[in-house]
Amino acid sequence: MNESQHKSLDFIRQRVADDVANGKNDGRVQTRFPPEPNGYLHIGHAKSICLNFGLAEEFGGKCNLRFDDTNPEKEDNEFVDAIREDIRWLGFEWDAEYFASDYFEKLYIWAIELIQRGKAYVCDQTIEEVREYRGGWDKPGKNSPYRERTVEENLDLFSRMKNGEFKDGEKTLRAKIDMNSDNMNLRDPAMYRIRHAAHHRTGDQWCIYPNYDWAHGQSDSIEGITHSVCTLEFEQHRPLYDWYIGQLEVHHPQQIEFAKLVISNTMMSKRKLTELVAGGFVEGWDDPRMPTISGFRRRGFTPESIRNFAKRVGITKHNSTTDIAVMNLCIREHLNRIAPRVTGVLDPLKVVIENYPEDEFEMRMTGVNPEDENAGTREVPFGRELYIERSDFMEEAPKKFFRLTVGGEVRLRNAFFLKCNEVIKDKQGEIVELRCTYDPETSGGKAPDGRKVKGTIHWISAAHAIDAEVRLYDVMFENEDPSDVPEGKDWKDLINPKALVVMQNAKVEPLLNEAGTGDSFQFVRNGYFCIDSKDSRPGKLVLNRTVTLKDAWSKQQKKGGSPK
RNA sequence: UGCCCGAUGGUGUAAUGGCAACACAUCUGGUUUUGGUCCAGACAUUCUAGGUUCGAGUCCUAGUCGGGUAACCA
Repeated sequence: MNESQHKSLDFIRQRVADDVANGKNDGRVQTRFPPEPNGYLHIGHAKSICLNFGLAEEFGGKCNLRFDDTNPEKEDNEFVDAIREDIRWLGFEWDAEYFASDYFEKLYIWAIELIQRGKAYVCDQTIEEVREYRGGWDKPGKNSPYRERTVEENLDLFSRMKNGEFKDGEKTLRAKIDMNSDNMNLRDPAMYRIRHAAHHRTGDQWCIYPNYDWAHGQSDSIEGITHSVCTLEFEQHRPLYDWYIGQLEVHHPQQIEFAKLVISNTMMSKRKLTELVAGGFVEGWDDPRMPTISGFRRRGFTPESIRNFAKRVGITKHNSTTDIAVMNLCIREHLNRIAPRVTGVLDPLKVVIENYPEDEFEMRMTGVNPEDENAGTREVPFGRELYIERSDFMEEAPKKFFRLTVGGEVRLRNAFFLKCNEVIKDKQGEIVELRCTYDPETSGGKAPDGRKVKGTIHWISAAHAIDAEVRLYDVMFENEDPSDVPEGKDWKDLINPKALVVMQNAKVEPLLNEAGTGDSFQFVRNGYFCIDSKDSRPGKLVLNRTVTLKDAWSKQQKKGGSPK
């Protein structure tokens, strides 16, 4: 009221700020993150997590974790554990942990209350009949023939539903609202259905389970949630949310909807992700190609980068698609600051320096991270036989190729100028070795005679390098919108076959043997890589490429026609 | 076909009735022992038409376009 400084809040934060300022809920802010434990969390959930936990943090409030476990057939404890782990990894801790199933008893009692007040009834219609009676957008609905059962009959029937006297699908409990409502959700929605199925927490205790609408708002209310944030598709559920809570006359949280996250070249549908896992199209939920939090973690993304990403995409009410490049930007930005530089040669080509003595080595000094003065320096061995990147040599090079060519000279990073004299090929014509000479006068990286080289390439001593398997990851779908499937094709046909490329013969520095699971490095000029948390072990290293470096050269190559 | 929601550059967001701002992407140039990083520059009259107002991206009306929505899923 007295302050005129506006901090550019998104519409939800603005609303919460207003509520706090107006003393609504006594200025209290309580949010919740409510996943259904039927799969692993993905990057879209991360957006919601950052919002809900962020709101609590920023307004001095609290955020609960609540598992929305009202559908026993799909849910499992494996998912409960994975969800907890992912939220903590992202850097958030919930105030209290609940399950919708904690409230089954309370919900049951409330349902009886609604029956007693004539606001709910037991219905015997089949799914097909319900659909038919509901009508359509243009057609009014018709009342169910069971709508006017007496309170006594409803009470008796509902209690027998609970006691297991009926089979699945035989009866439902429905709210008695308005079969002519413009909002389909208000045409006598189901509150309970019969499912003789074991629930991951309540076992066989119940055979009737509350539907989402009947469970969610009441759970929010019980927990004293002030702001119940969800995605846009629940917008037309809000009147029902409000109706139930209004009938019960209990604490009334405010539901607010925002647009869910869509990222280009990325499949975000939980159902389809489940299909990828079940069908063996990926290794599992944490396959580094997956947009799951565990997939990103295994791929080498940091919690900071994901939180930063969530901040960048913002919170609005209109559907938009965020370019996958923004994700890459966020992780590069973070790793550039913290990742130690090492040499990794993905596709090695042997170089023999003919004027360097055999069996002799010298140590070369190299910086650990130019972006971090405190990172220090270390030494790497240099000798007669090296490996360089195969793509750093070309026999017939285009004019802007600043790397090694026959007769050409480049700088070996942190070492000497190198000139290629001869190319050795095998019978198939494949280049197997380069015979080169180095200039010992160029130790500082510059030539005393002032001659210049355009390029600097990375290298590793053949005698010291160790082998590693390196997995190169790319977008999982080549189409920007993988849900836009061409006629006659299945969405799984759109999976990018190059989303995973395995380099079996990479050469890396021995110090990687001492690295811990998940540790991140920059392979100079190649990108950011991490030690794979599942398959890597000392002596049998497996590294994942988290993201490439920005690469102006390959971009230019693609643009100006292919070199080869 | 009804109802609900939305619309600002190639993309994502900001501007709270008062000079359309930031970032990504793209393109130029500079620095550089990573074709990385960093630095500098280029890139829009806010879907359309009316209205209110001294003044509208913002408020009102109508239209256009886009999305959501008719599970005993969440």
